[in-house]
Amino acid sequence: MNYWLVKSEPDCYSFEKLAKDGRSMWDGVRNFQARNNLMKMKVGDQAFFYHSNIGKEIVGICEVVREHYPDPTDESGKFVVVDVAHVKPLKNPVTLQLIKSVPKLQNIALLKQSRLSVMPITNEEWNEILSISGDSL
DNA sequence: GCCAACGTTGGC
DNA sequence: GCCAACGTTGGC
Repeated sequence: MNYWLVKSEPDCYSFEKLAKDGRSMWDGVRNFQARNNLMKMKVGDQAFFYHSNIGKEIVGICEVVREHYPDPTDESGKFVVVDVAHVKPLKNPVTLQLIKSVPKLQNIALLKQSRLSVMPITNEEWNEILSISGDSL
C-alpha cells in the first residue's frame, strides 16, 4: 500500500464536504506530474487531505476506492480522476508551519514542490505526521 | 494583493 | 529542441 497527499482549496472542495459526501471523484487535475501520481494510486491506498490557501494544514485522511479513469471534465482526454472516500479527520490538524519545523519532514514533497497537488508520501513521513497529530497508528 | 516558483505554450 | 513569454498555484 502506498501513501499520498492530495491538496484542495477548502473553498473549492473541503474535507468537511468529503466527510458529508462520503466519497467523491477527484477531478480537475491539470498537471502531468499530478496526473502521473493519480495513475499510480491503487484501491486501498490512503492519502492525507491538505487544505491549501485557507488553513494550510493537513486535516484528514481519505482512501482510494476507484483507480484512475478519464476525467469527464477534461475535453482534451489527457487527464484522469480517481474516486476517494472519507476515512477520518486527524485528531489535531498538522499545519504547514509545523511541518516546516519538524526535522524528519524536511524532504516532504509538500515543502519541495509547493505547487504539486497530488504527491507521494513515504511511510516515515506518514507515521511522523500521524504521530504529530496525536493519532495512533 | 503581491510575488516567487514552476509548468506550459509557441515561435524560431 | 531550445528558450522566452505567459499563466497558474500557493504562501506570505
